[in-house]
Amino acid sequence: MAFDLDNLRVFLAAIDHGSFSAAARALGRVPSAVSMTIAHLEAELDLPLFDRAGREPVPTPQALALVPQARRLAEQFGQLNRHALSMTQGLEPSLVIAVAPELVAATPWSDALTTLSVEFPLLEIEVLTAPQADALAMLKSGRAQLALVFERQGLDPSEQFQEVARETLVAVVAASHPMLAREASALRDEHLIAERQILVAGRDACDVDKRISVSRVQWRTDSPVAALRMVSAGLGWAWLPSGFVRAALASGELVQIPAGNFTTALQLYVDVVWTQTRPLGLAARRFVELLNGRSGCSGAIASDRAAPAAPAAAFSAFSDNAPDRASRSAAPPRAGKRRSSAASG
Amino acid sequence: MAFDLDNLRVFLAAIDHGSFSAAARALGRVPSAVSMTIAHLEAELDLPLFDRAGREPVPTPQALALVPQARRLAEQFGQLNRHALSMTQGLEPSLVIAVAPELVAATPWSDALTTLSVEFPLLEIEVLTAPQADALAMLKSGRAQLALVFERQGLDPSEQFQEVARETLVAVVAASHPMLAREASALRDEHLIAERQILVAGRDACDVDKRISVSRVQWRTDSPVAALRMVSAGLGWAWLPSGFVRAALASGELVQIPAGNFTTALQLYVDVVWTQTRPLGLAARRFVELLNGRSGCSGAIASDRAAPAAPAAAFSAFSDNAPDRASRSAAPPRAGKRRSSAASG
DNA sequence: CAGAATCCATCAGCACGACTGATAGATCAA
DNA sequence: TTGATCTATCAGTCGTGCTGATGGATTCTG
Repeated sequence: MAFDLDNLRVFLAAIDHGSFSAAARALGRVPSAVSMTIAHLEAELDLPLFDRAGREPVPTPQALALVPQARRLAEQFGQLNRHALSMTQGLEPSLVIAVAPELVAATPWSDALTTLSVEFPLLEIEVLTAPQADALAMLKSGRAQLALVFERQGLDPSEQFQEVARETLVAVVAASHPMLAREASALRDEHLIAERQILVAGRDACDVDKRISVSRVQWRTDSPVAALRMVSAGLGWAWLPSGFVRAALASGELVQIPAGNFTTALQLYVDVVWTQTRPLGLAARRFVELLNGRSGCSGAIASDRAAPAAPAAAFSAFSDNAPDRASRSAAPPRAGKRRSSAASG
Repeated sequence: MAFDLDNLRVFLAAIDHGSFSAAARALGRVPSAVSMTIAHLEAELDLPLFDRAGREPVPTPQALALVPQARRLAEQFGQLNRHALSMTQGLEPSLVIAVAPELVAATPWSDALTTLSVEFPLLEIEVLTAPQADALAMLKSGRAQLALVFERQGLDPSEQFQEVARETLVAVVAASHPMLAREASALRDEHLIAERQILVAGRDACDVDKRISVSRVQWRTDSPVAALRMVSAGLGWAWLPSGFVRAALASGELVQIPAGNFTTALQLYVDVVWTQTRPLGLAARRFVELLNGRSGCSGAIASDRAAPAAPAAAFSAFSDNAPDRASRSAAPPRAGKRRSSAASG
């Protein structure tokens, strides 16, 4: 009763086009249909929506007060239908992304999500931070569809991946750490091995990258923020993402370990990983594409206006016809909006 | 095409009741109707919404992903219709309230607005601060429906008002002001008249309350915040709302002027005023009622759960029937939802 | 394991509601 | 005034969506 989706569309068309006839043309109906619809609506609501004193009906203040909400509703209906439609094309009900904690602040995944939220406004997205091993476990269990982690040595055959960024790890210590005083200019491997290393890793001891694991004594944490604290406190040295420690280096609180015979900055690739057993949904594929399309470590995904156009073409159906005052001339209403299907005969 | 308001309701009912039959009972339809509606919807979207493997259909993940938005839409449709309905009962398209600047922080108008926003979720409300005279001018011009001002002496015959609160004005000066040193214990009228008074008032000089206008030299501002600054700077003394200067008094920055032969604290009534020429709308009447019902200066309008019940009864129509798993037994579907009206014969 | 109960899908049939197309009255611009 | 364009009204028609009955399938109960 009262406002219906049909009613609503007719009402809005009448408001937008300024006359029932124009609205009828835009809707592909005959003017009398619009007139009757509005009249019925007014009768049901017992509320005058248009003032028919002049030649063209002018909306009453009450009608105008209803317009914003009505417009919102029409738009949301369009959204719902677009969402449902894109689900038929493989859009997943929700997208879960596991991100390695070191990468949370670094890689431009958030920009990709911004684009995604525009293209799929109703898609639910969950971003979980999990250490490398946990993230991959979530992938395997199906808890997450995508994982954003550092490159791995041993690849599970069921895993697919794509390199999407590069992240520089630098070896840092507190400026006040005694090891710096001991070997003033350059530290060699053998020195570092003896020092305590702070390691960002998951709970299970295995599965740490060989290139990263250096020292004999290692303290672990799953949080890079905690690692930063520990290094600042002089508890040891650590590999940390360059972007993450930039501020601490600039303030002089931390220093990069002077290079001896070992590389003091390590370039690691960042991969999006997914499992082959579960095919990626539409949004996941798009996410990978967005990450991959323009990488560059520090979040320089241009919010290019043209980029969404191509994939968004899939959602052109259900596009509400834009109000168009100019289309008065041509286009006589097509006879019959009915579709003949499932007829009783 | 695709999701319609009818579709939506059937879909949600099926989700909520766990079976098509139960949904049909809740909707007052026959089960086959629900079954067909859902089937049509699935065909149109080309998206399976229910898995019919077992006896009762179980919603697919895709269907569940659509539910939140669908529910929101149904709810908003209800809101729109309730709003349209209450407009037939005199709800104004928008409510504009002019508040005297001294009262912005004091009287419990904001609590009343909170209640109002619950009872009329779609009502647009505008709160403008304007000095007494301006507020009343806005009333007269129709720019505002209600004004919240201090009591006035001369009442325009077209004005109606209702006392809704009491506000205490205290006479304050900066603690460092020389007038305090001069007459240590008590200041008399004749002393104050010679001092500069900071007055909160509109642009036009007339129309200032006699009881407030004391000194011969008066500086004016339309902002009580500015007045507070000026008094703090030692530029003069002022009448200011007690709640407004409480912090300044507590910190010792300002002091209440010691009473001599004149009252140092002035109780003024706060009135809601409206003009008789334009009848008040539903929301405006309710607002006055809310302000009046429980006054007390410091915003003690209980957010009583029962209070909105009576006026809200007007909006019981269009209430979406709550999901009700227990209503399996009785209520066979009424034959025919059609209404016979405007038949062609 | 059989019978009862409940559920869903399908089908034919019907009916109301919405659209069409034509007409008449009203309004504004030349 | 004429011409163009607007809205309201009316009868007629078409189709969507409902009803009611039937059959197959599943679960529960004794």
